[in-house]
Amino acid sequence: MQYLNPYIENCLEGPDSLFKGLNSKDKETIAGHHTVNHVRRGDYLFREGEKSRGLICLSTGKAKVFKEGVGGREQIVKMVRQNGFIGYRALFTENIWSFSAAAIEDSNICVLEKTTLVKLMKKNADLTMKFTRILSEELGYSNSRTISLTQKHIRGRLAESLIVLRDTYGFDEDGKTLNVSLSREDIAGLSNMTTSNAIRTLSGLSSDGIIGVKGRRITIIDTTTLEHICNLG
Amino acid sequence: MQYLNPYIENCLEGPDSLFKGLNSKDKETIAGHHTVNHVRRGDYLFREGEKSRGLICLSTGKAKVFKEGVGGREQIVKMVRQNGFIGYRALFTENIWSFSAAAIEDSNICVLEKTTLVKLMKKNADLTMKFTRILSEELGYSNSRTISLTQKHIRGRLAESLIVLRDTYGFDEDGKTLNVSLSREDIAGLSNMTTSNAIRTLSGLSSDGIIGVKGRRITIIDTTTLEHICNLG
DNA sequence: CCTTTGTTATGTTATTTAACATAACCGGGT
DNA sequence: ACCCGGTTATGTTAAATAACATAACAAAGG
Repeated sequence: MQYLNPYIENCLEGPDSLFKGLNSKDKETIAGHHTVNHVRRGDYLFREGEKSRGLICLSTGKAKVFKEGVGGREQIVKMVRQNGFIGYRALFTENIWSFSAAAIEDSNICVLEKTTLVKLMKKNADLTMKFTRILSEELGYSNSRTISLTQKHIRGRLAESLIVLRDTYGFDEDGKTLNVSLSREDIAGLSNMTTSNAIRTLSGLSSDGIIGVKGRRITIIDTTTLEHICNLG
Repeated sequence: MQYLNPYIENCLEGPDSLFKGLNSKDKETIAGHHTVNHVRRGDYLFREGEKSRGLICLSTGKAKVFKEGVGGREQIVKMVRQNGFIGYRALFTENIWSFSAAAIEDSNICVLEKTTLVKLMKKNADLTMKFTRILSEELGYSNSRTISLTQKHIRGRLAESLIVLRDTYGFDEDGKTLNVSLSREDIAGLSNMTTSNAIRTLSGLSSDGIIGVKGRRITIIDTTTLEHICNLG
C-alpha cells in the first residue's frame, strides 16, 4: 500500500500501531483524513483548554503529557514514545484537552480525524475492542501511578521514574544509558518533586553507585537495587 | 421482561446501567450467566492478587476500591455507588485484580461472566463504545485525581474528597448531609493523609463554619467556600 | 449496668519535603 | 575566545505532614 508520507505510514503500520490488522480500505480512509505537524523540541503539541482536532500519533520523536499547576510546576502524567498515541480520551468524551503536551525532542505528529475514526469504530467492534484494551491498560497505569506518587517517598518516586523511562524509551546501544534526554525539571515533574530534590536525589543514587549521571545522560548500573528502592520506597 | 432476582434486574435496567439500550435477547444472555453475592459492611468484595470472576455490578449498597499500602494504609481510588460497575479493566487485560474492594455498607453484587460479555462486545460495537466511553471518563478522573492528590495541600485534598462524596452519593433528604457514612480512616484514605490529619482538618473546616460534623454525619454548609478551597488548595 | 473494643479527638515531636539563596557549570551564539 | 542565559549543584531555612502518645467518647455485647 502506498502512503502520501512516511509519517502516516508509520502511524498505521508501525510496530505497536493500534491499526495493525485493520483492512487496507479502512486504513486508506484514516490516511485520507489526517494532517501532519512538525513540532520542535520544547514546543507544545496542544494546550489544556484547547479543542482537540483528533487522535494524535507521535510518528517520530518523544513527548510528555502534563498538567500545569500553580507557579508553573508541571506534573507529567505520561511519557510518549515513537508511534505512541495521545488523546484516546478526547476522542470519546470531551472535545477539550484536559492536559497539555509538549515535545521533548523534535517530533512529527499525525492528527487523525475524530469523526473518521468514530465512524470506523461504530462498525468495527474489533478496532473498538483494541481501544478498550489500551484504555484499560492506561487506566491501570494511571491508578498505580496515583498510588506510587502519593505513597512512596522521594527516593522511591525517583527510582520509579527512572524505571518508567527505561520501560518507555529503553537503552542506548550500550545497554545501560537511558535513551532519553530530560531536564532535571522534567524528571522532577515526572516524579512529583521539586527540581532541587530531583537533582539531590539523583546525586544520592549516583554516589550510592546505583545509577551513573553525566549531565543529562543517566545510566542504570544496579537494576536490582533500583527496583528494590522503587518497590519499597 | 422477567428476571430471576431483583439484583440482576437492577444491574441491567437500573438508571445508569451500561446495558441500557441493549436488546432483550442479549440482556437475557447476560442475566443467564451471573452470580449474586451478599457482602456485609466491611467485607471484601475481592482482594488484590485474586482472580477476577467477571464484571461486578454493585446492585445495592456502597463500596470502596483501594490499594493496600505498607502498614495497612489504604489509598482509595474509587468510591462506588448503587448500580456502579467495578472491574472494567480486569475484563480486558489482566485476569488478576490489581486492587481490592470492600463494602462500606451491606451490599449485594452481581458478577457478570467475563466470557459472555466479551463475546457480546465482539459483535456489538455499540456496547463496546459504551465501555470505551466509560473507561475514558475513568481515565480522565484518575489522571485528575493524581494531580489533585499530589499537588493540593491537605485542606484542599479533604475538600475535594467531600465534593467527590457529594457527587457520588448525594445528600440526605435534608439536602445538605452527605448520604454516606465513612470512618475518619476511610476519609483519610480517600484524601491521601493520615487519620489524625483527616480528623484535624475536618475539625478545622467545621470550626470555620464550612461544614458541619456530628460523628460520621457530615453536612456541607458553605459549598462555595468548600469548592474554592478545593480548587485553590 | 459495666466492660470491652474500636473510633474520634487533641497535643507534641520528628521527619520529610519545599522554598529560598547562591554558586558552579555548560552550551550556543557572536 | 568570550559572554550570556539557562541549567545543574549544594547548602540553609521554613513549612507541611507524619508519627506518636494519650485521653475522651461511643457502640456492642455480656
